[in-house]
Amino acid sequence: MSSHEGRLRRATIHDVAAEAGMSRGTVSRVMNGEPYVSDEARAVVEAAIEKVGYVRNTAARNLKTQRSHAIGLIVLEPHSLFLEDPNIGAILLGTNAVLSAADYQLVSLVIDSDRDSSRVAEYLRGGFVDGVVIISARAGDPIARAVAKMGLPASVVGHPIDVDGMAFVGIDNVAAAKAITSRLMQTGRSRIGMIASALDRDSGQDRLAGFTQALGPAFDPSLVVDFPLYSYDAGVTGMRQLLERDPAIDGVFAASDAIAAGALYALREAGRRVPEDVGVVGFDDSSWALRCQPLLSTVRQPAEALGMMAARSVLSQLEGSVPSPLGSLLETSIVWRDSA
Amino acid sequence: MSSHEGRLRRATIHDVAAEAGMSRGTVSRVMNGEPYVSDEARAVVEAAIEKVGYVRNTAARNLKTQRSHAIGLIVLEPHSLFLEDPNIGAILLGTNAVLSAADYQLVSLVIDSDRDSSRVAEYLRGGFVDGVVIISARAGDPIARAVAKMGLPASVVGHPIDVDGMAFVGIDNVAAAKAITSRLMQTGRSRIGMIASALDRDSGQDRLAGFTQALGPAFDPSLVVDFPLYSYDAGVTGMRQLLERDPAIDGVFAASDAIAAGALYALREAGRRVPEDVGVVGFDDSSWALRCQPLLSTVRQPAEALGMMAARSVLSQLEGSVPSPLGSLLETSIVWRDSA
DNA sequence: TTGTAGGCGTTATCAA
DNA sequence: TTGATAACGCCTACAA
Repeated sequence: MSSHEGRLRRATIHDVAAEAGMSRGTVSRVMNGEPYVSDEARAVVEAAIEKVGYVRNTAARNLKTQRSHAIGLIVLEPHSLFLEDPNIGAILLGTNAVLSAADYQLVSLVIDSDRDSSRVAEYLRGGFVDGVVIISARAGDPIARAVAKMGLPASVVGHPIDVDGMAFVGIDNVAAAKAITSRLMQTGRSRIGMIASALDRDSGQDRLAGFTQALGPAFDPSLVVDFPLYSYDAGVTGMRQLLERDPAIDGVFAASDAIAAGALYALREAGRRVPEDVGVVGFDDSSWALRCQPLLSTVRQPAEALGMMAARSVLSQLEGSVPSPLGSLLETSIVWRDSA
Repeated sequence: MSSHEGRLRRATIHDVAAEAGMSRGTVSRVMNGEPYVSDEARAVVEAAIEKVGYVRNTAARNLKTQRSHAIGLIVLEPHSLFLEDPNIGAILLGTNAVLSAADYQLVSLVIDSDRDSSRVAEYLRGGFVDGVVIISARAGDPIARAVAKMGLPASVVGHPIDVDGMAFVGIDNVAAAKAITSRLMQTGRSRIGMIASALDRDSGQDRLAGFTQALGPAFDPSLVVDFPLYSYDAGVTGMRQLLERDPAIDGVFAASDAIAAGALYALREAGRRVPEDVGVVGFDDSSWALRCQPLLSTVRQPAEALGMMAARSVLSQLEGSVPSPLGSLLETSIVWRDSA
């Protein structure tokens, strides 16, 4: 059985100074690696720090410097994102890698309700973070607006927000969708449909636009169905609907790999062979793509790179630079496998 | 001593007090919802707060109170976890839900390198969080040890850690594995194997132990293969090995759904029918289970509930209570579908 | 019920 | 190169 020991008092700069026989100012200078400290003094102070086990009190430092050395990663709608979105993990890793190298602490803030939303806003105002990376915000996102209003350095991963001057980094969904649809057309399909999704977000809208552009005159609105979420179920239902609308359909562009996987299921259920009878392509190159039978042809998103770019953007804004150009779009690539 | 600058400055309690014509003490009392404030004064102060747009400076408050009203969620090994583990998202949501209701801010801290590890430790010492929830730590986890050493209220999701007095909440892997193996036996199988995994973690060890116990005298060590990761690939390879060792195998317990999905693939590849020729069961009831063909029979983990319990534990430790019993194991259930 | 004032632990501005 | 000494913005005894 364990006895509960109270927390011991933390050593302060005071203690270090006393131990070293120096002033608090000198100790502070050593802690921050500032010049104008003699090698001798530095050594003595460092030994004292070690001896008393000193760690700087960040609250005090923050109060004085008005900085926190932490960057927030704001994730909205975790219910769909955290559990379904295959890219968020990679984005997070990329962001963390850059921040870590610059000695910044990444703190992820999840917004799962209105209550969360306002508390996060207060958290941000509280000076807990020096900047933020916002993932996958919608066009009218209130937290992005709040961030802009308080002048916090920020960068959005996903798409330009309708907030003045906010940096962003994303992919060109229109071009990517257009490219893979064209590739699908080249396999000789004549009736190509799309299972669209998340049309309330820019990514969803853009993928649909790219699809439409690629098809040109061959575009048939009756061959497009759409669902709110990028989910497997949407793929199953959507494919069934498409088959019903036109049994002769021979190509499908799914707005995400999860959707494509669902479509594959519905196709098998209907006795269609892939890719012989129907060609299917997805979007994301997530783990879904390799779990499918047949393996999915899809668009690869540079998710980790997106996270890294966003982090770099925030860091440079912290240095005082104004983002220019405001945003950048990273290259996607097509991964052609067996489903089309 | 008040100066009027043209530059924008954050409002302080001072400003509110001046605006309201009251003392800073009264303003503070209103901010913290303390008693002994007249309704009249409260109204005036609240109006003033609104008018000057005051938000409390958290760094100052933390410095004074030594509290942050934030709880850290420490996630280790994100490369395997964030991208593969199906439960982490749900745990996070559960934790956040409880904390949010108690007006605590959840901050997720990712540890992706040794550098991260030490920086997170410093972050924790900096008083940024009042407590932590640690996900999926291994037995000898250094961050858990560091947390214990600094006396921070903590709770581990997954398994008891070998650190004195650290609370935990998990599932009974032994009992769950035993239960689903027994269920599989009841379908009349005589040669049952297991694709084990992560034997360096308790969860992996326990699932194997449960399997062994269920089989009793029927247990055959040659029908157990194991792999380091709970991955799809492990399932494919493992199943192939099992088929080679004994072509007459007619039942398989996979240590995770991802593994089971891989096993399904290898089985199809070898021309075996599931569940007719071979019965397969998994573990987790993750999204994999519904992506398989046939749908997977598996063990459901109450992941969201785990997160909630852990959060409650930390919160009550914050109130001063000593966790007793130290840990608790939540009930799992069997979800029986088509794969066995 | 309200006001006053002394720190919390740092960093930064001066002098020395 | 080092040492004293103000703040930073808030909470909280204690006094009124």
